[in-house]
Amino acid sequence: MDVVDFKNILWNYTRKINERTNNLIINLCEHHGITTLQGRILLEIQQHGSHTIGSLATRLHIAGTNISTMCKKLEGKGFIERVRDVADERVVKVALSQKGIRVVEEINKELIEKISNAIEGETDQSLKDIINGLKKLNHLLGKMD
Amino acid sequence: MDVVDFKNILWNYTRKINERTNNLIINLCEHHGITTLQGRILLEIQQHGSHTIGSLATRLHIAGTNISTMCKKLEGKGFIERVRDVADERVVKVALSQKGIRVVEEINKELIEKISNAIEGETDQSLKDIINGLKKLNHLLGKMD
DNA sequence: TATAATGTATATAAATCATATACATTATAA
DNA sequence: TTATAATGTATATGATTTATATACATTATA
Repeated sequence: MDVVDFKNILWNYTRKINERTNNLIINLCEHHGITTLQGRILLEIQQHGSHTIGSLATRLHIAGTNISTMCKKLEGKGFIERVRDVADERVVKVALSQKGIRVVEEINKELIEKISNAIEGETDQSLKDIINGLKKLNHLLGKMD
Repeated sequence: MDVVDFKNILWNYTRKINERTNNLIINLCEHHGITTLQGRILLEIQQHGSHTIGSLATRLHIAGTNISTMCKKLEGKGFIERVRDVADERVVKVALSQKGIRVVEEINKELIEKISNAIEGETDQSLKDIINGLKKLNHLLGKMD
């Protein structure tokens, strides 16, 4: 396959997919009065169980200084709870509050419902094709750094 | 396939791919002293041949008012030329300057080179799998709006 | 114990994006 | 033809995200 063709096809699809996933996330989040960054942080805390400011920063590829500010804000909004680690008082542990747990659950539920509706009628092979393609693309991109 | 599993795998891969493509673009652009938005505008003008402020805004899903400001800036930097349409004086046509053409060509060349190196050793089928997966995913996302 | 490293906080600035408003030009309706 | 609406762009302003510099307390190391 011609490299230029491959590049163009790749460029166009990733652009469109980017737009659509971003819109999806924006809608889900603003539906609950939070921004996408705030949503990403809440989802990451839920997935990982608990986090520190630093581990969140590493995971999300965002400067710890900004995560610190955002978590203060999320605490102010009542979505998370911040607690100093007793073993190492430099560390701040963050966890979802009841309100935070509820929001993440609802966002997840809505996302699953949307995906459920979308894959209605799709074959199992089709879904595997998608995952397989993404896996290979991710691997390819890993070689470009 | 289980919907929740599919959602999680999808979420993780698209997140990683997003990060990696973004980093790729950021590097290519800042290597030429422009931001990603500026790069997107220049690449879009080149691909489309020519554009107006409005058509650029529609294509990039960015408010025309912001494209207007960015194009003024890109004109100031010498990357594009802005000309009032004689047939309809409300319209501003934008085109790449010689400097703009050069930058886009270099960015494209670097991108193609990176992709060339990355797909070295990959089978043709593997590339087709990637495109096929992206195509199906894009179609799926289209059903979620 | 002095110094370095670590983790977080605060302040500030740039980039992107959204919104409100204004204005000239063009299209439409009466 | 004239009044009104629609269109395309410009300007200003604010919010969000991201980057950077600095500071400070705590912990680790020489």
